[in-house]
Amino acid sequence: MHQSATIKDVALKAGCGVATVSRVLNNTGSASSEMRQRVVAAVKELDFQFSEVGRSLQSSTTRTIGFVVPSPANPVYADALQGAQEVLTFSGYQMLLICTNYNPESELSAIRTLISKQVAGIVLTVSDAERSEGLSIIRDRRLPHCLLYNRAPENHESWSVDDNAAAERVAQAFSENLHNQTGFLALNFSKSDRARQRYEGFCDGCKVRGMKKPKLLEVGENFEDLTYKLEQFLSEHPSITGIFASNDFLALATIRSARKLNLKVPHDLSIIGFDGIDVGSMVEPSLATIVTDPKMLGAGAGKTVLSFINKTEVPKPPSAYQTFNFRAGGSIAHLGAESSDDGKLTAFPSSFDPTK
Amino acid sequence: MHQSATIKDVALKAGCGVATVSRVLNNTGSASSEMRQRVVAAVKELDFQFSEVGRSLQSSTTRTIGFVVPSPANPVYADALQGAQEVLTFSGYQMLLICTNYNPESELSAIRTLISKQVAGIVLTVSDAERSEGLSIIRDRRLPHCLLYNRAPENHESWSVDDNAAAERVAQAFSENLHNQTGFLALNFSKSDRARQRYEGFCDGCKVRGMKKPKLLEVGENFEDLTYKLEQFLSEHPSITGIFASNDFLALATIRSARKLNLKVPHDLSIIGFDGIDVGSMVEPSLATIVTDPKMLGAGAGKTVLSFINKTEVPKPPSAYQTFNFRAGGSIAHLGAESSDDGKLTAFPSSFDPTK
DNA sequence: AACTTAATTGGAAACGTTTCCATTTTATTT
DNA sequence: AAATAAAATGGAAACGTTTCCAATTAAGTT
Repeated sequence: MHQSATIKDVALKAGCGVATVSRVLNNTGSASSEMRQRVVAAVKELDFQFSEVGRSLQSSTTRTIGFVVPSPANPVYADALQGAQEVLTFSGYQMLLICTNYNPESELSAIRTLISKQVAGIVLTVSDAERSEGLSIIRDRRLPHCLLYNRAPENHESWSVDDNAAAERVAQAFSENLHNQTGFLALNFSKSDRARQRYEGFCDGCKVRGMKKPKLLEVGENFEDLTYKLEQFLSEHPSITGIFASNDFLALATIRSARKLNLKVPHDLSIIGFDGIDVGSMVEPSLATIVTDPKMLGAGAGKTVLSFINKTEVPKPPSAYQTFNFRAGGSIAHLGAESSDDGKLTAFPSSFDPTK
Repeated sequence: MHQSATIKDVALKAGCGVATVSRVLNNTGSASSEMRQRVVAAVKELDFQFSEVGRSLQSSTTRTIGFVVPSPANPVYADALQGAQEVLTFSGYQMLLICTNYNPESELSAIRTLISKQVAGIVLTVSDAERSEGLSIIRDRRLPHCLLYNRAPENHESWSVDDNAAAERVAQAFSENLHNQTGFLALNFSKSDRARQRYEGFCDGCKVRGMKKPKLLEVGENFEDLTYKLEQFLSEHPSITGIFASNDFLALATIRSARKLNLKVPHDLSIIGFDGIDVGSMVEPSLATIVTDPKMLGAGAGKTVLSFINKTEVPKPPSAYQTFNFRAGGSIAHLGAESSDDGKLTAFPSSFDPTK
C-alpha cells in the first residue's frame, strides 16, 4: 500500500515546521495568510489527511463507539444500528461493530477487543445483563457505556423494551379475546434474558387474569422442524387456542406451519408476535404483535454514551409503557360464546385488521 | 474515565524494561521464566491490555476493515454484514461501519473518514460504481478494497448479484407464464445503479422474448402513497398483468396495495420480487422472487479484502448465474388460454408453491 | 579458571500527532 | 528611531507501542 503523506511531508513541502501545519489545519493558534496558503497548497498537492491513529495517541481519544450486538441479521438490531449510526455520524463519531451471534463467550472477547481499540464508549446487548463478566469489566474501567435491549442492573444506563410489561400486554390481548390456555414459543430461551423475561411477564399476565399457565415450546435458531414440533405441542396440549411467539418471524413461520397442518389462523389457532416488523402488517391475515421502535432505542443508547463522553445531560430512556405498543391484527381470534362445528369457537373474520 | 495501565506501568511493577514486557507478552524474543512470571503477575494486577492505538502507530496497520453500506435496515446489507463479520472475526479483524443512507454525498466523506482512521481495507457499496469519486481515491491510494453489490469497473474486485441477468430471468418467468405487458416498480432509481441495471436487464429480457417494454413506476423510500400510485399506474396502463418489484418488501407492500384495490394476486395481478427474504415463502400467496445470498457475498467481499492485505490468493467471486436463483411462488399466475368472466385470464391456484 | 557462546535484558528511536514554550518577526506606540 | 507589544513560527516533549542494538548475565567448553 502506497505510503500516505504525513504532517512532516506537508511541513517540508510548505517550508515550515510541523507545529505550524498543525495550527493551520486545525485553525488553532495564529499563522500568516501567506503561510496558510503554502500549507493548504502542500496539503492539496500531497492529498494529505491527518492520521487519526497519531491523533488518537496524542489525544488519547478515538472518536469511535463500540457496538456489541448479537446479529445484524435480526432486523431489531439492524434497525437499532441504523438509529445509532445517524446519531454518531451527526456527532462525528464512528461505529466499531462486533457481533456475538448469541454466543455469550464471544461477548467478553468482543469487549476486550473494544477496550484495546480504545473506543470512547460502548453500546452493548448481552446475553444476561445480571451476570455479564464483560459488563463488570466495563464498569471497573469506568468506560462510558449503555445497554441496549437489556434491562439495566444498577449503575448501568439502558435503552430497552420492557419485555415483562410487553408480554403482560400480550396476555391481556389473549384474555380480552377470551383465550384461556396459551403457548409460548421461545427462541434462544437459554441464551437470552429477554426471552426469559417475556415468558415471565406472559405467565404473570395470564395468572393475574385467571388464565392457565402458558405451555412452553423451545425452538432452535433456524426454526428447524417447526411444523413437526408444533404438531407435537398442540396434540400434547389440545386446549391451546393461542400462541405467543418470541418474534415476528417466528410468528409468521408458525402461521405457515399451522397452514401446513391444516389449521386456520386465527380460526383454529391465534398467533401474536413480537417486534412489530413492517411485513407483519402486509400479510394476510395481518399479524397481531407488540410493536417496538428499535431505531429509537439504538439512537437513544448512542446518545446516552455520547452524553457521558461529552459530559452533557444524559437523555432519559422511555418509561416501561412507552417502549412498546400492542398492534391488533387478523391473526388473533375472539373466542365468542357460540361454538363451531368442530367444537372450537368461532373467530372474527380473518380480514379484521384495526391497523388499516 | 479511569486511565488505563500502559506497558510502562507493567514494566515498573515487574521491575524490568518495557522492551522485556513487550517481548514476554508477544512471545517474541527470549525471557527467563522468572521474568515471565513477574510480567504476567504485573499484567494481572494492573488488568493491563495493550493499546491498539499505540500498536497501530508503530506497526502502521490497524486490524480494521471499513464497511460502507447504504443501510443495515435493509436486510440485504444486514445479512452481508453478518457474513463479513464472521470472516473478519475469524481472522482477528474488526469492522468499522459507516452508513450512507443511499446518499451519494455521504460516500465520499465516509471513505475519507475511513482513510483517516487508517483502515487496512475497505468493503463498499456505492451509488454508482462507474463514477464514484470515493472509489477513485481508494484506488489512487492503492487501498485493499472490494465492491459489494456493485458490478466492478476495471481494476476493482467485486462481489455482487448480476442484476441484469437476474432481471432477465424475471422477464423469462413472466414470459413463461404468458405475460406480455409488465411494470417495473423502482426504488431509489436515481440513486442506485443496481435499480437501473435491473430495469435494463428486465427490458432486455422482455424485448428478447417479444414482450412489450415494461412500464416504469418510481417509488419513494417509504413506499408512501403506494396504493394510490399503483392505482394510477394500472389505470394508465390497463394491459399490465405483472409487476416486477425492486425488492421483496416492496413486492409484499404491492400485494397489500393490490388487495386494498380489490385486485386478487395473482389472479388479477402477478408480482415478482427481488432478494429472496425468508418471509417471502412464509406468506400466502408465497412470493415469487429472485433469491440471492447476501451473507455469501458479504463474506466473499470480506475475504477478498483480507486476501489483498495478506497477499494470499484472492477468492473468485461467483459467476453471473451463480449469484441468484429464481424462486417460483404463488404470486405469479400462468395466463392460460381460457379467459375468465372479467376478461382476464385464470391463474394457477394461489396455493401453488413449488418451494414447499 | 579462563574463554567462547548463547540467552537475557534494557535504552533509545521511530511511528504521526498536538501543544507548550521560547524565539523571531512584525506592528504599534512614543 | 527606539521601545514595547503583538503576532508568527519552530523545536521538542509526550502519547503507547515495537524493535534494533548494545550491554549484561548465564551457560558451556576447554
